Amino acid sequence: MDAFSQFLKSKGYRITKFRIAILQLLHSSKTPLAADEIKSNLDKQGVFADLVTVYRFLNTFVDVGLLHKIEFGEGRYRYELASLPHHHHVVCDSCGDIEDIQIDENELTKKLKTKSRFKIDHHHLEFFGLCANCQ
Amino acid sequence: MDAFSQFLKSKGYRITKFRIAILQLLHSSKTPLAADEIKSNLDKQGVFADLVTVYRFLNTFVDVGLLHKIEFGEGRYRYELASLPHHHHVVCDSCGDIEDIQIDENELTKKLKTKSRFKIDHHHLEFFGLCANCQ
DNA sequence: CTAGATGCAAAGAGTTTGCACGAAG
DNA sequence: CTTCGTGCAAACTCTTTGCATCTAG
Repeated sequence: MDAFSQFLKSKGYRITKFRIAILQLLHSSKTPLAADEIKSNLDKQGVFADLVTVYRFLNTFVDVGLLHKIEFGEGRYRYELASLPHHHHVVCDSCGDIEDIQIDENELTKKLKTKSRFKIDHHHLEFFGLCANCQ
Repeated sequence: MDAFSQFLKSKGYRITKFRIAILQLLHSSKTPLAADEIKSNLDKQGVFADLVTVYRFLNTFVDVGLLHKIEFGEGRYRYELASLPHHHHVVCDSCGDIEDIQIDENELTKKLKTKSRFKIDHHHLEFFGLCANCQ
């Protein structure tokens, strides 16, 4: 049994072809994917899941912490595996290309504690600009 | 003539009661506002603008750089005056309260240049956690 | 078998567009 | 009076919900 099946089983979720396919897709994608992108990608593989099924999958697994739901000001959400090491994204304003980026944020969060009475739990940080090709 | 009227005039935009009212509202609000919040706030003042008019205002003035369009993962956008000093937001996960926060990001952006071949133009950074009351 | 997963249709929320009327300059 | 702004209706996109059917365990 592969890792995704094991994961589903260990969490008490049923193993279905759609779930395996979506998990594999997210695992192999180098960028976060939107719901409709997931659906059309599965379609190409001959795996025809309803868009609603994709959304239900995404919501369920965001809730249990397997996925991260992110947004880049596009008016829709994108999803990626939460198991990826903590990172942020750089989005090209021209072609939409997305790259991962890792940053040491210790200093940032340290400063925060002194500046706000909020108890900070998490943050959203995305960068926008032009990729190497579009410059 | 007040500052908002002067601004509109200087940019070649017509001065209308809705535009003045929305600009004043955004100016006096300590948090970014969503379109429907702007509408209902104007309603309370007895200024009855169509929601479409609010959206058209917002899009127009985001495009010319007077407003910033921001999002907190709510599935809708919020708007604030771009003339505010550069800052970020801390959002309470419990009550939704929003506070401004200012951070020195020089180090962050310096590091970025060495890490990515993107030419970074701007970024989105928001913090989430619990406010003093909700902790 | 039986609870959980899926498909289909429909509904919701937020936002945009078309077009005719109204008002600012 | 002419152009830009606005209202109303309708459309559009993304996402969620209800309910009947299907299937993994």
